[in-house]
Parts: sequence; C-alpha cells; structure tokens
Amino acid sequence: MGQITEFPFAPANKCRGRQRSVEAEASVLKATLYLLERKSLREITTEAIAQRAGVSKTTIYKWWPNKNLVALDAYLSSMTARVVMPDTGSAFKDFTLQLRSVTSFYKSPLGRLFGQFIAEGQSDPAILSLFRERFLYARRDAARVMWQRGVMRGEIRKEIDSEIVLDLIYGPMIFRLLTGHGSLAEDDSEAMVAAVFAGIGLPGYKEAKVPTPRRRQKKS
Amino acid sequence: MGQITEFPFAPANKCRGRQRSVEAEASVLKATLYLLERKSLREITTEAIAQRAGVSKTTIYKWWPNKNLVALDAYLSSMTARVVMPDTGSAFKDFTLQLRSVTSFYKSPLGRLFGQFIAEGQSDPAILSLFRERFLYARRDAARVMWQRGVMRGEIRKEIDSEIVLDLIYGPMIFRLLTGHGSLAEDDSEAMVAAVFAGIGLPGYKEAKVPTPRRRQKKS
DNA sequence: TTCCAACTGTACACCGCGTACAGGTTATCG
DNA sequence: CGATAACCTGTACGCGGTGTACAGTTGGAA
Repeated sequence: MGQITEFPFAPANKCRGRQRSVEAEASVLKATLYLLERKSLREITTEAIAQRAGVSKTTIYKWWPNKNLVALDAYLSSMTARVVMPDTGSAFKDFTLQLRSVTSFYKSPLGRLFGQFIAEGQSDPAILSLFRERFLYARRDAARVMWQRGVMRGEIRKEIDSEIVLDLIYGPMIFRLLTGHGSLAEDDSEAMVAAVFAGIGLPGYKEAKVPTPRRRQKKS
Repeated sequence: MGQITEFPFAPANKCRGRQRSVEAEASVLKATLYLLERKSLREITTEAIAQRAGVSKTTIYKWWPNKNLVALDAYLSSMTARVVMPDTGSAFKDFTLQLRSVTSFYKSPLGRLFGQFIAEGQSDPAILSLFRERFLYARRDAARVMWQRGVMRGEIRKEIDSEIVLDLIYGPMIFRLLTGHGSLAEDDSEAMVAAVFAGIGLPGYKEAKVPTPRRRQKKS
C-alpha cells in the first residue's frame, strides 16, 4: 500500500470530494498479475485488465500513464522477498545460491517480466529508468551487502569495484535469459560464480593485472 | 547479396515471369538503415520504409514477413566486419580490444539495434531465434577463436567451458547496455576483462574451486 | 445539504499492421 | 508473336489497441 502515491504521475488528493477507491487499485494490480502470469506484457491490453479487474478503463488511465507502468507497479508489489538473499558465511556460497534463485525465478512466467520490462525500456526511457530506480537498484543494494561481507572476510579482492563484481556475477545469466543462447540450469549458476571467483586466467600466466578502477557514479 | 534467398520465408522464383527487382530489395534495405540510424525500431513504420525506398508497401510484405525482419536483414547486411576481431598474441589484449570495440559500437545509433532486436525477441520467439542464428552465433564463433588461441597458449584455463567464458566477458557489458545502470566507458571494458581473467577471489582464499562443467548443447 | 472528485460506460479519433484487389510491367515459353 | 506467369504499383480497407472526451452517477468531507 501507499505504493502509487509515491509515483510522480499520481495526482494529489485534495481531501475534498470522493476518496480514491482502494479496492479499485488493488483489483487492478491483482488482475494485472493474473494476466501477466498467463500472457506476455505485449499481449495484454489495458481493456483486458480493466475488464478482469471490474474497473473502468478510464479509471486505470486516471492513475497510471499506460499499461507498462501498471505492470511494473504490479510486479513490484508482488516481488517483495520472492528471491533469497542468503548469508551462509561464505561469499561464494551466497552468490551461488542467489544466482541460482534469481535464475530459477526469471525462468518462471512472472520472472519473465524482468526481460519484458527491459525490452519495453529499449523504446521507452521512462519505464527503463523507473525499472532501474524501483527494482534493479534495490536488488543490487542487497547484493552489494553480500559482496561487502565477502570483502571484509577476506574472500573477495577489495580493489575491484563492486559494480563490476555484481555485473560479472549477474550479467552473464541475464544475457542468457534475454537471448536464449545458453543454458539456465542450476549447475551453470554454480559454474559461473566459480569461474568469476577463480578467474579464467591460468595462475601461472600473469599478464592480466587488475587495474585499480576509478570510482564512478556513486549511488546514495 | 543472396542474403534474402536463404530466408525460410522467401518464395522461390520459378524462373517464369518477371524477375525480382534487385534495386527494390537494395533500396528497401538502404532506406531501412537510413531510418534506423535516426529512429528506434519501434518508431519506424513499414509505410515509412516503403515511402523512403520508393517502393510499394505490398512489395515489402511480399518478401519480408514484417518490419522487424526487414530491419534484421538490413542490420546483418551492414554489419559485415564492423567490429574488430583482434589477434595480438595475448588473449587478454584480444578480449579487451574486442569488448571495447563492441561496446563502442553498441553505443552508436545502429549499434543500439542490438538491444532492440533482443527487446522485440522477448515477445516474438521467431525474431529472437533468427537473431541468434544469423547474428549472435556468428559473433560467438569468432570470439571462440580468440578463446581457443588463449587456451593453446596457456593463458586461459582449459577446464572452463568456452560458453561460460564468452558470457562472462560479454554478458556484463550487454547487461549494462540494456538496462543503462552502469558505465559503458572504455576503461570499464579493460577493467572487466581484467577481473574476469584474474578472478574476484583473493588468491589466498581457496574455497572457490572451478568444477569441471558437464558439456552441454554443442553447436555445430 | 452542498460540492467536488472519483467512478462508470460509451463513443471515438488515431495509428500502425497486414491483406485485398485492380491494375500495369517484364520476363520466359510455345 | 502471343500467352502466361510472376513481379511491381496504388489505393482501400478491416482489425485491434491506444488514449481521450463526454455525460452521467456515486460517495465522502465540509
């Protein structure tokens, strides 16, 4: 609750006149989730959401600018703690479990939405930006905690930027997810994290030095 | 040339009647590229292509199933050797140069198409599949050669599956490209490849062992 | 009780897709 | 040379989804 009111596009209620219907909002989000579990974002129409929610299409357009943002809202409202953030005492195990969990979720119907938001974002900067702010960064902040623990325990090189570490761990699987060119099996999660930790270079071969990275785009 | 005839959806010419107009095809591809350099794939309409190409819309639909596949065709026809495949004698340098080159191309207007095809592919399996077959796999085959050289020279661990290696190197940057959450600067390419080679784990810390991966989905 | 804003339902303008149809054009075959 | 077949062109159109307009109804706060 209180989700929508944080949105920049939500009109303010001036406390006079009829109150906003809470059931209508909840019903819209619920109907949207129902449909998203069965069809892709592109296939779903605003009309279908309105109909299933038992709400007028006009009402939807009153509170959300378009279908995609209804979907993003529904996605966020349902995503609270659906993916594990483990704390096993080993960064390697933490990341492996996490990547496995994320990957298996992303294979699910609702998880596919992840890719669909990115897809819509390619032609709609607004939704991509909102997706980053309200979803991706939250995820990364949580994952950065796992990284931090690993650094403090002396398991992870502290000279490598955390942004790079996170992208190295999650990027490859997300790449596979989006293009479908590679396996998303559980073993692969482990193999990838293992490779990221150990490096692909042979220990003897020492040309590949890790340069100290310049700090960039610090998030608050 | 001869590009279109390889397509499964291209009708066969029975050698009777008027011949297919080569200028029309070339004109369509050229017009499409022109438009794609200025607008996103989603913004471009079939009519606009037809108009700019000086060709009837019907003709386009005769040879291509839809706009996206016209664009893919145009993209492929223009992409031959636009990105470097270096051979410096060092796998680390090769991959760094390559990633840098790829990234800078993907930042360009035409390069953005990469993400837009993946985006369309999220709701259209056919185009995603064609994108993999005709673009991605060709790229990866070429990159695998760099990997192979590295393995033979003793620079890269041979026990790590090449699919994983390639995804580790390219996945993170593509992830950044698609979501826009991270920097795409040249320094980052080098830092990423360096991290992939050296690993993020501290040398002393030895829990992260690389398991021998099961072979999967061998491509011909 | 008044008043305002949220709701409902229908209608509609707009746009892009893909097809249909009626013509005109250029090649090969007999 | 004429017939035939497949290409091309142009216009028109049905379809479906978007987002808005408008008229009317409902409910809560002053």
